[in-house]
Amino acid sequence: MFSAALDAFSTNGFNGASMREIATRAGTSLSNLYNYVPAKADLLAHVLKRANDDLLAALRAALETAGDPASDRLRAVVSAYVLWSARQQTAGVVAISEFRYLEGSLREAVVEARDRTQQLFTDIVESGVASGEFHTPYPHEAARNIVLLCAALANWYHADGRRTPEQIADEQAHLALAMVQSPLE
Amino acid sequence: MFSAALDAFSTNGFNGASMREIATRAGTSLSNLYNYVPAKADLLAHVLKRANDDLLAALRAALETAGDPASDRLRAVVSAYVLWSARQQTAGVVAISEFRYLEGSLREAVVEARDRTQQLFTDIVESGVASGEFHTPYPHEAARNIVLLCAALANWYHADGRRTPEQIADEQAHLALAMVQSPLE
Amino acid sequence: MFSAALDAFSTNGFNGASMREIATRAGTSLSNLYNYVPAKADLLAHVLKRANDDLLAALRAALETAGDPASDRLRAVVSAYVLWSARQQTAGVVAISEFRYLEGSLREAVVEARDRTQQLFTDIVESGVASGEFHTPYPHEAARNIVLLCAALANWYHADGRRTPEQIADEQAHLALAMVQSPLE
Amino acid sequence: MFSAALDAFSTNGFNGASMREIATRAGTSLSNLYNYVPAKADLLAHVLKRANDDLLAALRAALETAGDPASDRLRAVVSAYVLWSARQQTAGVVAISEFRYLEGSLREAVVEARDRTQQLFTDIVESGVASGEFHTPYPHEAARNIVLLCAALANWYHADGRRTPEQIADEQAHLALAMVQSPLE
DNA sequence: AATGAATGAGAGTTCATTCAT
DNA sequence: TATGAATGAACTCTCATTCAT
Repeated sequence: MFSAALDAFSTNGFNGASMREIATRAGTSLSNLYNYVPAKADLLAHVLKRANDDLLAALRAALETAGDPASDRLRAVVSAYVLWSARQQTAGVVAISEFRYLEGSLREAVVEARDRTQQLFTDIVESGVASGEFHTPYPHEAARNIVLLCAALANWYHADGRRTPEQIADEQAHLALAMVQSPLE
Repeated sequence: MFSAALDAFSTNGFNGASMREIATRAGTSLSNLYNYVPAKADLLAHVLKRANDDLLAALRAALETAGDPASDRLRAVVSAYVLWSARQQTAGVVAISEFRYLEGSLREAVVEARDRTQQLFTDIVESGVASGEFHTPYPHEAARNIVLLCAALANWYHADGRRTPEQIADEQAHLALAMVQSPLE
Repeated sequence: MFSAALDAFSTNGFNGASMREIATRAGTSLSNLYNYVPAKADLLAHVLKRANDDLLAALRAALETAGDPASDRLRAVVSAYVLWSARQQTAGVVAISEFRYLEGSLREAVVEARDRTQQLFTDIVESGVASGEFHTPYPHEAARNIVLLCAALANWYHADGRRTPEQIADEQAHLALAMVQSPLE
Repeated sequence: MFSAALDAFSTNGFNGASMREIATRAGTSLSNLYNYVPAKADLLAHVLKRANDDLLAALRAALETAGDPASDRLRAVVSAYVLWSARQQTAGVVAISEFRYLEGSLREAVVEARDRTQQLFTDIVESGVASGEFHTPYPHEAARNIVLLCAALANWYHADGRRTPEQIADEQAHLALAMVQSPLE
């Protein structure tokens, strides 16, 4: 049911998707949808919250197995984010494009999850600068750029492209390290 | 009338904006809108086409006064794009988010304009690599990333922020040069 | 609901009748109408299909109790058609005037029903000619004329006229027999 | 301009044809239409009046060259009407189907013209009965039937059919004479 | 947990008509 | 005579949501 909503939102956008369409995709009746969710906006909120939590979990898991150096950690989270964007592409697309239609308290919960994700990258970049690994004069901006690029991948990635998600992850990790001015062999 | 549509689309999205709202913003009646535009989709197409053309013109103008080195040219187009995104923020937002709702032949015209913009960046990065100025092993991917970051600025820039558009332009130019692995003093 | 549509179509024509009007006549709301019928065109199709099927059933029933001679059978179907046109006048009017607004596959179903009705008359007239009862040199044309006249009755009949439907049926049967050149006492 | 209206009405019906469409067909602008005609209804009235007058003139002309016997006169007017229906088919179609949308004083003028046409046929049939040429017991009904059949021709005639209008005229004249029970060789 | 019927608001679009020029 | 801009009402149809069962 939530995945039906996710698909519908990713295809037609929040305003372009109808509750009827979502119900049909979910294989149930329109009215039954309202036994699970009080309103359309809650569907979006749930979907976005879940996507962000899932992403955050993936990033944290990647960090746990990463080495100490900031470059290792940055490589790990970038890779993890890229792979997540490729595998959860519809969720990624919706997270990017439909967040703006969230309102009220539902919005705040999602904002918080996003902020935590952003903070995770910022921390890594700043610690790298502090330790002398990275030499960028703009750690905060670089971190934001890196997150934006990882997220944007959901918009342009095609599963049938000629590069695997793993290759793309390597490329993006390299480009991220370049952006923070980490020495590259 | 087109600026009314632009505002409406940027505020509520293509599907969230109504022709009635656009007409009101434009200071005319709903039915009179249809004396100028055959359908809502054409409003979007016109607005997107104009934004892309305007951006492309700004980029080309910046290139004309730039020096020969690829780093100078990259700095010039990144700066120009960032400034455009800050100044034409609503157009930038709509260009990013609502492009997906374009269909048919209207879509193709906009796709072409976007491709030309992208090509402009790709050409610079590749020439920089060829001349030995840039050392990135991923010129194509770096160019895409740079364009994405310039465009994304429209989504997060706040006019009342503590940094001026010019400062942001300098930062982003620096980060772009770092990403293509250009020597930075 | 279908009878509401029938009334509306007969009064104002297909294009002149509005879905709102039909909903009001049916005692429900405009939007609820669309829970039963996907589009206005389907209302017309349903109404026409039903009218034609009903008519065809009446004609066949009349044939079953008719004697063997072609003149008896022709008299029977003309009578039955005339009575049907008088009693189902609104259906008759709509069947004549609004058929032209049917499109696509819905149209074909109705065309088929009409063809069957026509064929029924043609068969009788041709068999009468073959058996020597009728002497018209134009059986096919005569049969079409007869059907047209029976149908047209819905357009001019007035319930408060001075002749009963049964009298009119007798007259029209007589005139039909005259047209096919059957001996009249 | 009136012929543009005629075409539009015959194709889409009175309610289905728009003033814009009529203007376009006439090769002028929508607003200029209103320099010639005060309202859409007047377009219909004019077109119908003209068609009926034209038909009536054709029938009277046919009568002038016809012989004295009622059968000759009936043959003449039926032929003339059939030929008119075939040649002025669109006018004939509109005269049949769209008359119902006429209202008010415009309607009366057209009703009068139609009545005169009907009367012309009734007079002939009744005189034939009086003179002993026709033996129908239902002269009035026969006359109405004949007029209906002549008019209906506009609905089913196809110019590319295998019979010429003249042949059809002969057939219909024969069938009309049969209906009024005139001796046929 | 599930359904079909119902609703009022609103969507995009077209209508016949008018007005200023 | 001719135009393009303008208008308010109406169009078909869809919306998110509710209710009775």
